[in-house]
Amino acid sequence: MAAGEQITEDQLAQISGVSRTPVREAVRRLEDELLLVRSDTKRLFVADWSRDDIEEMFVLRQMLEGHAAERAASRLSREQIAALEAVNRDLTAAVEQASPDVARFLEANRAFHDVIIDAAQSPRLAQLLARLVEAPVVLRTARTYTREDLLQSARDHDELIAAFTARDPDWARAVMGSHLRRAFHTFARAVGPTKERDAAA
Amino acid sequence: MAAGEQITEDQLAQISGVSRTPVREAVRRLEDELLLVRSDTKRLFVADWSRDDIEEMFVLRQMLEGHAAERAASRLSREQIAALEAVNRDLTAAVEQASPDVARFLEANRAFHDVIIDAAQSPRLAQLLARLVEAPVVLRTARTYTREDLLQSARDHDELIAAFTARDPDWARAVMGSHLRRAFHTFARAVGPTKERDAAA
DNA sequence: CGGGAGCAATTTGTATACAATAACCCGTGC
DNA sequence: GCACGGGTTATTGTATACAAATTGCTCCCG
Repeated sequence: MAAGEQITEDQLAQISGVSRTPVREAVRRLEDELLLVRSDTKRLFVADWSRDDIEEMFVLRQMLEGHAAERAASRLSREQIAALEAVNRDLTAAVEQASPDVARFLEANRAFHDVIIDAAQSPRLAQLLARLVEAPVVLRTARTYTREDLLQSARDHDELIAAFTARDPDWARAVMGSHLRRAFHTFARAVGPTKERDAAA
Repeated sequence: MAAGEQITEDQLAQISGVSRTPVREAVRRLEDELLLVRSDTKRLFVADWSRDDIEEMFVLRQMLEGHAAERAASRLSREQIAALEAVNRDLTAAVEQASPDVARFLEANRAFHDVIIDAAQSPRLAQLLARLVEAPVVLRTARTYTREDLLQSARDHDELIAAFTARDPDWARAVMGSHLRRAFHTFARAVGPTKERDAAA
């Protein structure tokens, strides 16, 4: 639905075919994720994310996920590193095809990052990142990826695995940082110059 | 209530004198803050924070609030800096008395940090920090402060103001970092050695 | 023609009742 | 004596009804 549009709990309830009670809980989550915002007096609107909003999200994610990579470097088990390798093989296969399978890429990508966050062994960090990495935003970002962007992601993951294998926290953090920062610039390039607000629906 | 104890929504509703509907929303927030946790199958328990849990909270807070201070350094208005000075004068007064007024210290301290977070102009950052800085934990931490600890906090704030006045982001971040890291060690000293779990009620 | 008071309609907040699911107790068979 | 079901109780999840609050419209008055 359109950014900035007002929406009522009742409408969402009818759309989803459930009563307002569970809708209210879902709305609370979407408010936490800043996908819905409440007007001055409790009325509900769909959020309008500017380019700057998305950059800020990437900056925070870089900070937190970099920290996760740093912690994971000294905590990942051999099995977890093997899992990362397996997942990234799948991700690479999804991308190396003539026409990349973006859905499969996204699923593998999420799995990859989940292993790292899990290995960081910090429930609070995991929780903050869950709030930050919103599916709709990631999805829109991924749509703007070219095949070369996707391949570069796969290579970043390979280097992350190398950093983990070497048990080098600084290396891991640095790779994660450039990985995410590049993702932001890929997105920014697609969205266009800084001044314009993002009007995607 | 005791850590680890089971609690039901019904009990909380009776205690607060409202129905389960608003209680459920409040419980959701407390779950977000990890003050309540759900068992494997949705049953509700009051969380049991270990010393490591609290350290992790401080580490994350240091990272995020350091970032906030860095951004604030180049964004704070003259009025906001003046507000920080006023708030810290009040904080200092509350602490310099023979018997420090801890409640007043806490309120001034919160106001001080709120100005900085507000000046950072990042709604997402503000939201993450709100989830992180839990009143009960801060309260328990503050109880362990000696008069000298409180005075050191006031001096930290003074140095932060100096960093802001100089418009030096790196300085601001560094001061904020040591400010929060010291707070953690003050807490850790009071709680005791690392190995023990925190059993406060 | 403009401004404001008051009423109607919309929207969110809360209470209550009921449905679904999980834990617990107890007896039975081996 | 112990594992396994069956049924009862406890607890969470959802629907519905109603209360409170906010908006916006309308109509009256200057």
